[in-house]
Amino acid sequence: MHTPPTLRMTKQRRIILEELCKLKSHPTADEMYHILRKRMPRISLGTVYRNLEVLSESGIIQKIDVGGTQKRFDGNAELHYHVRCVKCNRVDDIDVPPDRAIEDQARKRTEFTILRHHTEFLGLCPNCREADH
Amino acid sequence: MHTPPTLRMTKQRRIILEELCKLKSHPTADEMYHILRKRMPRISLGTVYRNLEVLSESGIIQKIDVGGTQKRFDGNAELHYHVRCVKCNRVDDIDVPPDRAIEDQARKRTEFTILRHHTEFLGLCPNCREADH
DNA sequence: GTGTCTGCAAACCATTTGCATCGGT
DNA sequence: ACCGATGCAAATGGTTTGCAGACAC
Repeated sequence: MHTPPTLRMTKQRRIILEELCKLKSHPTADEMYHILRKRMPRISLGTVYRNLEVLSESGIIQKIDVGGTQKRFDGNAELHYHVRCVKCNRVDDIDVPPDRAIEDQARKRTEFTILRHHTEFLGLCPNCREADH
Repeated sequence: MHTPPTLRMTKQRRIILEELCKLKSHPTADEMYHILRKRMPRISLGTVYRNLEVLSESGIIQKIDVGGTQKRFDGNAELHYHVRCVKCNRVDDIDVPPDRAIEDQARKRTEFTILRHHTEFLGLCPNCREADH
């Protein structure tokens, strides 16, 4: 049997959470790292990765595990959808009401045990639409 | 002004397309590479990546650019949804009718120019549900 | 013949990990 | 004091790229 390890509220963990929740954007781990270094110059990138992982596993934040090469993080753990710019990879929230019922539809059509779903819209952000071709 | 380069139907490109369309699964580039080497022992991983990229850009196949560390490819370029196992990353098609109308909803709620969307269900595949914990 | 494509190997880059030390509880 | 967390640096692993020769058109 396994008791999950107790989470300690270290200074790093607290500040990572604080700074992420302050943002409306959906930063990558590296973007978080640069923001955090302003307050904690000695924080390491490894610590940022480890904490974003742990915090998202405990459901306190959300790992946006959709398209793009870098994962992004969201201080809002509620189910909601995102738009991503296919050019610059900017990710915004989009106020389309999430369809919980679609998970029941899915359960009828697969042998998998469905846990959750996410939807990502793809498009061009205003900036990239301007700076066009 | 730019003329896009003419696509040449090389032996490698043809066979990559052939083998991918044969499959019902959604292989990673590396899985494709191993399959292809049975027919073309000298094909390189770089060629596989380059062709899967080019073919998906021309809309002949689909790059499944959702969660997970490795990208996957789908010989079926039509819009359809997928389920992914959170444990083993197996990806199956799921027969939930795609909701085209949701893109219009999205257009009303964002400044982005919406091009497309995708939805991924997450869950446990039958194998991983058995072999539990 | 021209310009794209290939195989190969090295480069890249996001993320993970080993380890000695630090610090929360 | 115990054991999880940190900083640092090295390792990993998927993907991309530079280049010289090969091949489709």
